[in-house]
Amino acid sequence: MAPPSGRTIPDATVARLPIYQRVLGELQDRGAATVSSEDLAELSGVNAAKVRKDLSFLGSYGIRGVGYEVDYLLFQIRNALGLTQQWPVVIVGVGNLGRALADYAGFTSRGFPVAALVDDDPAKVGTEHVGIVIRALSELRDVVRDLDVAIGVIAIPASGAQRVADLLVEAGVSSILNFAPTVLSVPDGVNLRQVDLAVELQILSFHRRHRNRERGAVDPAAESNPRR
Amino acid sequence: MAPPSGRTIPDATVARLPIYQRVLGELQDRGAATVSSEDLAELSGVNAAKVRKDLSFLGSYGIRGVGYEVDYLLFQIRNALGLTQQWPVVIVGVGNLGRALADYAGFTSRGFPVAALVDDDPAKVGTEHVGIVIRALSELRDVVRDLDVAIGVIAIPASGAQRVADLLVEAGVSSILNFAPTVLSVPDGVNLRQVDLAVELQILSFHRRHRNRERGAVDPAAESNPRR
DNA sequence: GAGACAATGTGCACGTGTTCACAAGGTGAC
DNA sequence: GTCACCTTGTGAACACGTGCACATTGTCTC
Repeated sequence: MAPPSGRTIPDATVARLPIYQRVLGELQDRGAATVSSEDLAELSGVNAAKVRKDLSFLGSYGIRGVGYEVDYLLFQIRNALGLTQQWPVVIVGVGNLGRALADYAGFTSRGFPVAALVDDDPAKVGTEHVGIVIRALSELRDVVRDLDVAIGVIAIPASGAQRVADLLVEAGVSSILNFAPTVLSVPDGVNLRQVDLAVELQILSFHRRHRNRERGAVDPAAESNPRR
Repeated sequence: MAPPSGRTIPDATVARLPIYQRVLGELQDRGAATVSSEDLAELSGVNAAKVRKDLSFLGSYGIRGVGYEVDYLLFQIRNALGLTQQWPVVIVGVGNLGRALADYAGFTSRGFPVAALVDDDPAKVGTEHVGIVIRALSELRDVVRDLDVAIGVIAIPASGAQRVADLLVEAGVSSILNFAPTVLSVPDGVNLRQVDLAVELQILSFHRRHRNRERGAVDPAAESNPRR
């Protein structure tokens, strides 16, 4: 019987599936044959009921009284995430962040090989990084076509990000991961995700402040800015 | 009158405040005196009603019929986020990612100066990166105390992440930003945020697959894995 | 083959987040 | 001073996400 392939999987669940996948991979390496929702929850840092509900969106792949078969569940999650094939990635911007991303083993090991590096600095074009020749931004279209690139990663300063996004879309890339701290607009049908490293720190800062306040600490940032 | 300093600000709002802050900063640089919720929404990539509701949690800082004063609103957001002071950061792990983060201008410019770099590789300890001497992991406690470090950033492989997290907590750091792809456990009172770069790509992969499916494309990853 | 046991799958209630629509309130022209 | 106009702030309805509690259904022992 074909799997139900859960018609619609909630966004919140989709965001957790990669975590389960990673944990299941570790369990598989350790030789575990099955895992209960409780153990999987513990290892993933979530609630057991949530794990069961999440997995139920993929189909009924558990065995009551036993748990989930690690191999089978892993396959189903990979399938749901579309990770049964590799998705070559192009990284635009070979600065510090671009290089770090290119070197990051986690991309390749999870099915996202870095197929190409692109930069608009003539001094960098033609040089190699981790065995990949850096191409010019003007060659983007050819790079995407020839290497069958599916995903573009933007790792340049904010000022040039929209232009690069436009070029990526024009070149045929339909998924973009943007590290530049700016809001991008892309046409319908193009999938965009945003990672802003400083935002994370700012959220931490908020919680730190709030925690202190709860404990009755004196607020060092008192109102002192006149209005007008 | 003292600002109400919104008793409780929803998490979803907190996550958007840094975006508003960034956009308002750009408006300020451009010399804008006021901004309407509609314009701010457009620039931030969100809905205007959401902007107004978000800002209302901070207090009533808008002027009906006019909009929000850029300077004043910016101050209030910074205040709410606890960004009226600097929060020195220590980066643990001076590999590619650690270096990229250390070089990232966005950290310092938004109030999170990189005060220290730490690594456990003896070959790196004592060398400099962007003018900061790399210290040994064993010196972490001193580094945190002497430089008044508030936030620890973990930029090492998953295998050592929990140990480093423990060391950071022990050293007195109460906020941790973890880039290692693993679930960390920290005591109550310690704030932890997780950024997994590969997870973002996997979410993109899901949406790509789902989009194709909607359009009636044939699923290349058909059921072919026998159960057992 | 029957019964004890174990863990899934899910109905339900609750909390959080989003969006609409509009009253309230401020501005500026005349 | 009055009036037309503009934009905020928010009540209310709806959508989404979470977690409990338990019936269901499978396994394993004897």
